[in-house]
Amino acid sequence: MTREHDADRSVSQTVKALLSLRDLILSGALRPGERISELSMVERTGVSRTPVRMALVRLEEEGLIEAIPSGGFAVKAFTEADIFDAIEVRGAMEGLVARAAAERGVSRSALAAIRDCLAEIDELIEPHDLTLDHFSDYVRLNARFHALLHELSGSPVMIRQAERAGALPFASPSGFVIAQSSLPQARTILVVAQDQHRCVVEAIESREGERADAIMREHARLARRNLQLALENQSTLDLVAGSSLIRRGRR
Amino acid sequence: MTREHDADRSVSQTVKALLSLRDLILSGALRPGERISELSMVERTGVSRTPVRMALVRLEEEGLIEAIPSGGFAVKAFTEADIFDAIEVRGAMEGLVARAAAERGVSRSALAAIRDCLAEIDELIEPHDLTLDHFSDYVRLNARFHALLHELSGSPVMIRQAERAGALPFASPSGFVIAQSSLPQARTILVVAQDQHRCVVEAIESREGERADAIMREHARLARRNLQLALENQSTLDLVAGSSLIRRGRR
DNA sequence: GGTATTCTTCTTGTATACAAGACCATTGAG
DNA sequence: CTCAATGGTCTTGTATACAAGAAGAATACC
Repeated sequence: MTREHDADRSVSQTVKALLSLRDLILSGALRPGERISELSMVERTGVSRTPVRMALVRLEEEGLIEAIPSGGFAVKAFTEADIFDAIEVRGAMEGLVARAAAERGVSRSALAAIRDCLAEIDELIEPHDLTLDHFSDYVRLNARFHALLHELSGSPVMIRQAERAGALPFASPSGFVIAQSSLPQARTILVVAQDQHRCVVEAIESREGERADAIMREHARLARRNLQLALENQSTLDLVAGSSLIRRGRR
Repeated sequence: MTREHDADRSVSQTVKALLSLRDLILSGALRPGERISELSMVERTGVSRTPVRMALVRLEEEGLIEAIPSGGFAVKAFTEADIFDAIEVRGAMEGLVARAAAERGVSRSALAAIRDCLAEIDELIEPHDLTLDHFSDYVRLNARFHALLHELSGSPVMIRQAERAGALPFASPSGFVIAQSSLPQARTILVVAQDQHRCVVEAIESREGERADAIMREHARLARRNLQLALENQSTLDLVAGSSLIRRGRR
């Protein structure tokens, strides 16, 4: 493989292109609805057209971009309704995952792992004067918690589908993380969410499938309400992950 | 674009490759676990490596094949547990879709369309001496019913996710279609399923979200039971759509 | 002056060339 | 006879060349 101007030579060109493009879209460098020219992506990513094209196909499957009838791709534009629906989908999937974990039982080691994660989150949100750094750490830990939850199901099919349900960045738990500067009650939100995290783990441990399911659905409803709040506070919108994709107002 | 030995010149090479490969996998021409050589696919499909590669990437996202660490792709092998899980995922997604349709309300035209579909199925399964042809027609109509149901939700995000949930061929409604030669009660199964179809439409019409959700979950449980039956009857296995992908017995 | 048309340019879809790594077999040594 | 090393072949990942189509601009015609 030809490697000339290659910063990180351990990763394939396709992966590099995929990461670059995803970042360009999520960061808002490419506006929703904007057509993605392959050549310009070649310039921006430093890889050739072939891997760029691969990445585009993957991103289309992922749902971040869509094929244009006349050829090529454009950044998908999501409405607020789309975001809320994505959260609901995620809620349904995570409810199913939690139920499966509860009904089928989980290994001691998997349970220990997710309990560790719970403890880490507890520790993180314990102080009352949270900074923006705390929040970005929380996003990471929260994502880990949800990934571990998916794995508790023990079903590759469910894990895959649950992860796909979170493909829309808004559906991800980070969707409801709002900077405390705008919303002083942000920590409270995190505390409530963490409560639900704890409850679902307990429900799984005591084999209460129905309850585990209900908790995760409620968890999604919480995320929905919080995102709604953020969207109403125009000023905080930019702090919501992936907000660059939301086409608001008209249309 | 270079078009020499092109039978159907209206369709792009990539689509042709995608359809060919999917068919090769689902028909069992490529065994589960088997490595897919790009060159051999070039021979079999008559298109060049580039579109073949595109199709491979798409099929990987779709979940029918998986990347090999050392490079290339292999046909994914599914266990029976995978299939059952896929059906459960589909049940959860269709429950959500039905609930959304009920809670949000549907247009008169959409309702008319799905009622038409219901009527067509009624007509098809009315005679008591169903042949194999009836069954394959049923598979088509049934798929249409489920697609129409998804659309009733009115949510592009949910539609997309629901369709993706059926990516595994076993999760599809056709999964429980069993030839009447082996299972004389096959028609009964279809009648029961159709009853559920009718009930969910009624529930949606009368805005009973909870009930619509429950019906679709039960519908999935029915599919699960029927597939179980088919799997127990070794002889009928070959008649289950996509059965070539199921790795049974050992492992 | 406005509209239709043609020409140019750009962009994508496809094919192919090339190089790096993987797999396999053969061969040589212990 | 067994095991390891080495060579060759095959396969994939990447880059690039080429042709068909689309978008846009300039021009000619009404």
